[in-house]
Amino acid sequence: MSSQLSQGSLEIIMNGGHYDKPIMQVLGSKKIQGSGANERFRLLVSDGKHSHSFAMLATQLNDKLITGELSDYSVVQIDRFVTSLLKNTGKGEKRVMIILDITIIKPGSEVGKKLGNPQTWTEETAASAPAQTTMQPAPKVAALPTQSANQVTSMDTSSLASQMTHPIASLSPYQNKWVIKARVMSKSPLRTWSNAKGEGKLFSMDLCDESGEIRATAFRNECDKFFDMIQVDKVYYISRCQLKTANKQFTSLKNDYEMTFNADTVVSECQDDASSVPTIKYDFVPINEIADKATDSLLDVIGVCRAAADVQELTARSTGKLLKKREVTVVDSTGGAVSLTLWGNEAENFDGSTNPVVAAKGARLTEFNGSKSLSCLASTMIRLNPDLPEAHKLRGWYDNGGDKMDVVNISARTGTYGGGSNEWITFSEAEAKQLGSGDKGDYYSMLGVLTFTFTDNAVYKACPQEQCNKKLVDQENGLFRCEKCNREYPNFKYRLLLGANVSDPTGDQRITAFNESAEAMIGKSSADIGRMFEYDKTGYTALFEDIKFRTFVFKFRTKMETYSDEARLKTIVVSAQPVDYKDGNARLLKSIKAVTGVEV
DNA sequence: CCCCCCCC
Repeated sequence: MSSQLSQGSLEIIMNGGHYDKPIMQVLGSKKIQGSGANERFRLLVSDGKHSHSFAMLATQLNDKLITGELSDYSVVQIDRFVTSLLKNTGKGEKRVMIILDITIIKPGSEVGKKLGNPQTWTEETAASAPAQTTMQPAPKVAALPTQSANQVTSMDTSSLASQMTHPIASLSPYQNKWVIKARVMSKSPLRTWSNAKGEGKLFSMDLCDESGEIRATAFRNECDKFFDMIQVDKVYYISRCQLKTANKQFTSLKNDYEMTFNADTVVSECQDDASSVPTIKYDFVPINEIADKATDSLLDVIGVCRAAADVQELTARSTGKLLKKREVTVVDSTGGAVSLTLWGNEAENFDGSTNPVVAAKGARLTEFNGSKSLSCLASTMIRLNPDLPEAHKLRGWYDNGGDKMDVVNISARTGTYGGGSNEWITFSEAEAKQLGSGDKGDYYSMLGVLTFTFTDNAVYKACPQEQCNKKLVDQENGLFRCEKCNREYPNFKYRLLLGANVSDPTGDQRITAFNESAEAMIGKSSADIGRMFEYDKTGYTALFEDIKFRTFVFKFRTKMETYSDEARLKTIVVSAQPVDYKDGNARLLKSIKAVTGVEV
């Protein structure tokens, strides 16, 4: 019975030797860390002669355990593995085996029992064998079979390359003597920061090898030292970094840790054959499953670009920065479609005319008024027509009728949730939907009447800087001071900030209209209104009397805010347009029909 | 030590 197992292979492997594709039995598994996509499992395996529990499953194989495919008593062939000697474990050195590829020869349900009578393999068992160290000189390594790509086989003069490397999956903060051989999947631009704690610069890179992936960040001095050297797609030997727990909010990489370069960090480019180090690792989510994922999570997705909108320019509300975006709709053979938003240069340079396959790693799932879409972050990797099996499959599918498939677009904005669509709702409906209670604020459109305007401070002298609209302090000496820019100006620009009440048949709402929307409502430029405020008070007052009781199609952004312990809705006019009564009547007829069921 | 990543 136990003869089908590779008896004695465990002993060889645990002593640092190699055994080609050993056949073992799984006797148990245990989760040792993490959760969700980042959990890691330890296996108890037996070769019929010995058993040991220092085998770890590379995270990309987790599914086999979770789905039950890799059940206890399964007989498996370990197609690919690496071993790593852990130090500082409290009990001296300990070798772990990381399983990279596995074939299930016989499922546990068919085997149903432990094969043979394996004895627990201990470090004492190992003591009888020649001692192995973590840092093996090249000749010794070269003497081993080269099944594992993580072993350097050539006689390299570089001191780093002459050592045995460690799989990324084995790195942890509890162990600092390691060298990894990793490919750079992506590299961020150099960025500076400045906050209460200080300022500095940094860049980060995402690294991978056969066993896993990890993010590394370099700060300040290390930026100067390594930024130019690190190039995407190249393979490097890296050692001596600090390891710390990764914040999952900012990375989709499957690793519980991330690395920080420090003064001791050594990086050298791998000059020999690195073709076995993978280029990039994806965990693609089928498009029809994206909507089930948590908002704000980072996902990998691949699809064919079915449509690409034009580049849109907009100004970021929070920073005043000018932004460029392009929405690309991607589809896959699941019949799902999702919008992927590209930013900046990526948005400008994108060409969707040839319907390229788009692969994104680490795109953020965002929700806007009930529909979900993906948005690229600075750390998102986008590749067009990548040389991946999934991409070739999609190409074939799309070019052979897939383009004509009916799709469900999870980013479609019509219908579902009154607010975000073009649908008009009432104040009482907005209240019933509790619009404004979320973190991000909600948008809705409605037909409303302007019933009152607060005219006293509707116009103010604002900072003349392009993106700064801060109210200036009159220094009474011909100069105006901007507290935000921290400087004085001889000039200013007029801007509007109009408080008003809007009513509809169901209620009323205090609203605020900033410059552009207030100009649209009044029908005059802020410069003209400012001049009237200074030199023609009667005309100024008349402007606001004129617009009182006028009806507009308003688009509002509303959000609950707290002022001195009191929560109230802050509702801002995104746009105010005159009513197109033909459209208004069509909407009215439609809602009459919806309410009464009568064709009108 | 960053962690901002935008808009409808």
